[in-house]
Amino acid sequence: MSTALVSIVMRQAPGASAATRQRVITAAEELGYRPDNRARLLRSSRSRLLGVVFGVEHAFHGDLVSGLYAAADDAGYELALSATTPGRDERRAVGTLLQDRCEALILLGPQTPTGYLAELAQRQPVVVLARAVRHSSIDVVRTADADGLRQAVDHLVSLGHRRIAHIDGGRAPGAAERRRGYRTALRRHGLDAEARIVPGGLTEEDGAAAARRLLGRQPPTAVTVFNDRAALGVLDILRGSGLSIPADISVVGYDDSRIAGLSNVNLTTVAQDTDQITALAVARAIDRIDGTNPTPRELIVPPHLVIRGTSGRAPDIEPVS
Amino acid sequence: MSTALVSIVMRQAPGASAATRQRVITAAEELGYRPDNRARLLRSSRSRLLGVVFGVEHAFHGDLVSGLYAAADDAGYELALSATTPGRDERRAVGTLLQDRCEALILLGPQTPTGYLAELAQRQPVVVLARAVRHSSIDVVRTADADGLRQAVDHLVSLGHRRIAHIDGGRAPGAAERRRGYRTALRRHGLDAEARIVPGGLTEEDGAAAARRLLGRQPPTAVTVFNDRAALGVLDILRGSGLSIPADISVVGYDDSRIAGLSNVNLTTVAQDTDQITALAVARAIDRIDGTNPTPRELIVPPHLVIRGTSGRAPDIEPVS
DNA sequence: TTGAAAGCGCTAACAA
DNA sequence: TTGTTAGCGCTTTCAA
Repeated sequence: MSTALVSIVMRQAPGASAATRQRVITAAEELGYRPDNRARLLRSSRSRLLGVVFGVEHAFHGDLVSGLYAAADDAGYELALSATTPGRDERRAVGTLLQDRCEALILLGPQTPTGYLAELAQRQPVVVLARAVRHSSIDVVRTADADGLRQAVDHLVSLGHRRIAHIDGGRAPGAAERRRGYRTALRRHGLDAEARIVPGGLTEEDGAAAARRLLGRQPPTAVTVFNDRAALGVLDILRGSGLSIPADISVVGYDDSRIAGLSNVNLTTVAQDTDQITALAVARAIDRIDGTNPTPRELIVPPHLVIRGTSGRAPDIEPVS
Repeated sequence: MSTALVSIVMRQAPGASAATRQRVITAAEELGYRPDNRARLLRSSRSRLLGVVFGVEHAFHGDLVSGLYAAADDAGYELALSATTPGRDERRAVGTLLQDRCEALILLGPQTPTGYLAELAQRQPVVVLARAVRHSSIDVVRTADADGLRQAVDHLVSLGHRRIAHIDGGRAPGAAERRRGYRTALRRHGLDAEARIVPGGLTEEDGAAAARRLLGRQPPTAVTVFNDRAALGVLDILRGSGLSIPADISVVGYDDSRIAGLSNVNLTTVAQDTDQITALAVARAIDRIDGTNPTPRELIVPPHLVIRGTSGRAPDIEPVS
């Protein structure tokens, strides 16, 4: 039994009889043999490895990693994960990936300056997710955040709402574009005069604080919120003050996080299409590796509205004049 | 310039003159040369790799991974990360690590049956974190959850509270032990009669629902909650119903999650000592690898109370008789 | 269908 | 201090 033959069987490559195949497999099982990935990668010039840098504290990155695993799997690639933590910066994380001879780098919401990313991109394809980076050598895949808010506003307007407020995300990534999307959408419906943006943030408490402010005078009949977490805070305050949702006021979140789908939250929200983002990211990386489509570009994925129980017809507070 | 010499320089091993060292380093920089990890690992019989399996959806695992990186770094080991996702089970995650020839496996809150873990443990050391597994060949490092609740109750009693309720975590991991810790602590203070356990859960909404129930009749002056997320829901409901915290009612959470520390939440909570858990896990793994301390065991790390703004003196509702 | 032999990029032992 | 040589466990080519 030659090693070459075993190799053929273990790789499920053609060129071995069914009998030998069986023999090898049972023997391997008995011995607890597993091919050594290091040696395999070393020998084959390709590593078929996609390096992924993600932030351990970002829940959303978890969703992206999930999608990346699936997409890479379908394409016959493996993922090498490297996390950034409070004590481990992006350069370190990238460094280990480089040593592992990843054929492309997929960076989730990188914080490093564009210059460094560009430098990296000279050695192997770099695909950036969830951050807008403008550089001629870097691929970007991100959500059309402005469009997400347009969809939310359109939905609310179609339900008869006119006084629609927006609780924003301050300086969080994506907040500016979502704010812009909200403004543009209102304008398109001729509701400029009704636009009301309340400073918010990313957390439940930020949302709660903004909601309290909102209730002060002439509350809106609907509110779009920067993200689901903040929307949760908003819901608690509104309900706590005796309002019924969505009869009295509608609320739309952003992210379609796990929490939004829970039956007792049941939040209407804008879903980032993580499946598509990750599929595109992997496809893009592989295209670049293969040289199929060598010019880097920015791919913008439209989000979609998930309509659940916190949005409904506008109350008849002010009859249409 | 021989390859061996370059190897010596790149590994920072002794046996090269300062001049050559400099020469090699500059040349490497110019060429963008990086040693190939695969080849290095292949050649040296050791991989110095610790395999870590974590769940992409568990925020707490993020904290543990952070700590593991730091601990491994100090010990001169590297981490190989492999995530479980909704579409990628533990066996898959473990499989890739095995192929990478990790010298030990560190599993965060594994769900697989003990039998499978035991099987794994025959090939290399297995250290389980954040789950109680009882098996003679597996190391376990976990928090003394019962003690955490004892500390919380002791703290509240020392502030004069007597009517202390507990909102539990149902069947979540750790919930049973926390419940037990609560009961035992009350008993020790002679407060058995005051014990009141309200069914809760892991989420904000679970906490909120439990809090509403709590307010029904004769509310307690303090409440311990299964985790911080649920505690957040509790806080919102209590505040929403006009109670002032901690003047009217004290709240203690569990986990010391990022959110607990935010200035506008400022939650008193029980902190799992992730630094120590991860340090012990890495130390244990290395001990087993080296054969220094070959008998597997269970290490139980005491949590500690982080006193913030949601706990205070008991209100003078009932003067001490 | 199977086996023999070369070599991936590195490290370790030894020789110069 | 430097260079030479062998070989880690696999894949690949080519010959049997």
